[in-house]
Amino acid sequence: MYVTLSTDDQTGGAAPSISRPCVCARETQIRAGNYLFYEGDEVSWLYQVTAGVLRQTRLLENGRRQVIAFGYPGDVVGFPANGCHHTDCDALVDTRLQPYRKSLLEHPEKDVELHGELLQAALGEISAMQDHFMMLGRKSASERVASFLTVLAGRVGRCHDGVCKVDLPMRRADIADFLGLTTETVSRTLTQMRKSGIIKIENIHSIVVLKPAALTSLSQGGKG
Amino acid sequence: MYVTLSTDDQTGGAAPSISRPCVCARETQIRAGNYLFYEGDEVSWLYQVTAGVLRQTRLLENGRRQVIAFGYPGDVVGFPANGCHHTDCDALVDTRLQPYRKSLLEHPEKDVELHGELLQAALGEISAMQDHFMMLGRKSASERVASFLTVLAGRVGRCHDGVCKVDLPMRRADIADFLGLTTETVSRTLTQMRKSGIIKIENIHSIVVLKPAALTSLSQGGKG
DNA sequence: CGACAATTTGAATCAGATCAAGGCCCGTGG
DNA sequence: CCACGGGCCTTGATCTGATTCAAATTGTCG
Repeated sequence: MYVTLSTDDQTGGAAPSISRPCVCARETQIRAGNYLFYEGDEVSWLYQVTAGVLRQTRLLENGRRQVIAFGYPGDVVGFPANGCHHTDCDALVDTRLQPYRKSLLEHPEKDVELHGELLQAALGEISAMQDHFMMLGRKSASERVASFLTVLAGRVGRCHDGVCKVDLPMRRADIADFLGLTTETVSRTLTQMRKSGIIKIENIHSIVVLKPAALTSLSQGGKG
Repeated sequence: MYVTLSTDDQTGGAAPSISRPCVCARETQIRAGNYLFYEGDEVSWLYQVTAGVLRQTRLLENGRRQVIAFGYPGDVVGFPANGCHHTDCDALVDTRLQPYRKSLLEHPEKDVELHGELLQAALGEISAMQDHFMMLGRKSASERVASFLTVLAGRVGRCHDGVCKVDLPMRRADIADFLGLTTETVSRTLTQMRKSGIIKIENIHSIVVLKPAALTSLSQGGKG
């Protein structure tokens, strides 16, 4: 999951699910805190998340970290480059995964339809990442946090009566490393949104969006 | 071209060229300043740059702009998402392009080999963009500019006697919008590098890297 | 309950943005 | 050939949003 807020994308943000499970492998599971793969590992499988949340990270020598993406249901992780994984990937909560052999990507003739769906997932990833550049390069802290919550609410929010409950299984530091901020700034920004009545912080890992429109406005540079 | 400085990537940075020209279309040309496609256009072709430089940009409502990538020889531009282009793309200088039909991507059976090469280009793009995230999210201004020059020197620098001449066909504002900075900051950073003897600014569109090692060190957080 | 980790809050600092000139380059036209 | 004009680019001064450093607080789990 990247923070993409294309104004023309009114699909609600749900990632399309690949229609047909791979014939080769049964759905698998990974426990919270365990790693699915590490940077440098040879790629043998791609995975589509069916339930739970993954975290993909990349480390710089000096300890600086970037959370590249979170993997929510519908997302595909593990696209290879030079045959290798380029991020670490672990599970934030217990997560279920549908594996697809890498060879499906490389040998289209084996299953043209599934190959096409994986390819579409890769192309969608490119587009989403382009949007995310805009955020990292050009948005303020409150715009970033608001964008993040908006996208999350659209993807996995439980909405009724005009409010929208969103779980945040990741730590504040993960959000910060995803948005290019510090934990303190993320925390302050959330506090400010709470004080202005846009969100309610039920507990550290669960917030409620009270004013979705105000949040969207904030995410696009409005005063809130 | 993204700013990717994987420590383990010692290929020198040259993007691999797709081996075989498409049977369907002859190499084409676009003049400096002209647009190859616009955001929202339906994708009919992908293009591999064979000479020249492209610029891919994305605009936010309020005028903020992000340069998504520059297209240097070897790079492939135009990957579709939902059938559409998601950036504007124009030429910074006269540029030659090898077009590939979009259908090559979608119908692997038409030419398995070319399809595979386009797919590899897409996967490489994902990996390169992940590296670029690190830069936009976690690097300082001087690290960004140094990284940019280092990558450019590796890709298209004319090196001899330990120095490396690099053309900068884009304006300072393009570099700024690519790196998530302002033109003033880019300019100041270059001036500082000049004063510390790391680069020479021959003219606005041409710099010489006098101390490549120092530049690399700067790009990774060294004091320079 | 107690201890440690994560989060929040506060104060001070700083990197980069913003605002404002000034200089350079280059094409145009007298 | 040179004066003029308009983009860029550079430089300077100031401002500010976010980071940094430092507690205080809350939450978690044995």
